[in-house]
Amino acid sequence: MEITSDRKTQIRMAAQNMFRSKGYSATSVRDLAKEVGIEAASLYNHISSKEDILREICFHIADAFFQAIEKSEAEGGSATKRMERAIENHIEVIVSHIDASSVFFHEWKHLSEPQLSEFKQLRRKYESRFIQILEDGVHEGRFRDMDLRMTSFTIFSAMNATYDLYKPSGKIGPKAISKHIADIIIQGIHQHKS
Amino acid sequence: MEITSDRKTQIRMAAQNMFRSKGYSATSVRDLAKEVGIEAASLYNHISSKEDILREICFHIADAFFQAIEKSEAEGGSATKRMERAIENHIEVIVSHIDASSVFFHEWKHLSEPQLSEFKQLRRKYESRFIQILEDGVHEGRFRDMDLRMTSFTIFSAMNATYDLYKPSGKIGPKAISKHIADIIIQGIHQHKS
DNA sequence: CCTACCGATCGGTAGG
DNA sequence: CCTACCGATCGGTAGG
Repeated sequence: MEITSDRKTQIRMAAQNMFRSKGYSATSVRDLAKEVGIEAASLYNHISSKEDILREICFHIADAFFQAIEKSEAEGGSATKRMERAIENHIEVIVSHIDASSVFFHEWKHLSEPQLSEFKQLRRKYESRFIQILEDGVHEGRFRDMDLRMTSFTIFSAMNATYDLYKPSGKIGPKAISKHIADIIIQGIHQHKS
Repeated sequence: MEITSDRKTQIRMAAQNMFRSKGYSATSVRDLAKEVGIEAASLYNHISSKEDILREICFHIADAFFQAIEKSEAEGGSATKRMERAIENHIEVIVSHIDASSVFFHEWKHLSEPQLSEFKQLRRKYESRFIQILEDGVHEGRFRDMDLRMTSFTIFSAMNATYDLYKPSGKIGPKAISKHIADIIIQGIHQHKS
């Protein structure tokens, strides 16, 4: 019945939670060790450095986002349909890794090179997938012809705040959140029939 | 005292910039002093603590947001018109205090009590002003009848990412940003004529 | 996984 | 605004 007694996993879970609530810099390895129930020095049998944990968290979530967009596009369909799925799957990733995604969004800047550049590059690549769908939508005459970089930015902003809106114990489920946000965004970017 | 208040401003500007780029916890008072060009101990002739600076930054921006919403509502008009102005003025605050507003959004959690609670309360009050406009819009039959807390959340998310999109040296001006975001949001929440 | 410990740095104070 | 300095804590290592 143990969710996981694997120490490494346990450390990562604690780190995700503390990095989110206190921030990476304000979380000491001693805080972390205490939460796990061992001495600080013992952490180093499982990790090589504090930043190592941050790196794992950030790149693991990056992976999940890429899998999500692959899945969104795999089924094909109109740009509208693909954008709806992209939003839904993106939010699904956030909701199912609620602490880790918050760390992904706010603590990545504490990565050092070369991981920092690699991280930024992955993010740009991911954003370009959304911009591509927007372009398709404009060409199909479904979406308004706007500054697509700004539009994708607006979409990401709305989606990424989910980690702040969703409470695992709350009444609002992940599907309700993604549907609500997708609703506003899709209607917001759609071409009017006139 | 001229020198003192000059220095104080200089310290605050440096703090806004460094708290934004490195985060509050990762910025030491020695980093700050170096940037200002004095010794760390000398900072304490102008500030009473590191957190003191953070407190000033956060509450100063809170003030600016309240002035913005007052101004938005003062002219009256339809809910649509007032929401457009609220979005525009909110983004205007972010753009004209670009570093400080980023600190406001991400570093407030390092405030200690009772300032922490006071800060959260101010934020809730500010959000309720937006929700009120949304309610008016629904009653006027202009806005769709949705979960307004979630809708206001989506609006804030889209607006607050401006600090990441706007570069003082870039080609995109503040007006272009606020117009773009307001555009998508207003169309996104509007009631369809059917 | 522990005890014992490292040098570096932290926010801040005393006294001039 | 400085020099000199405080105790506390930092990330991490040695050795068992």
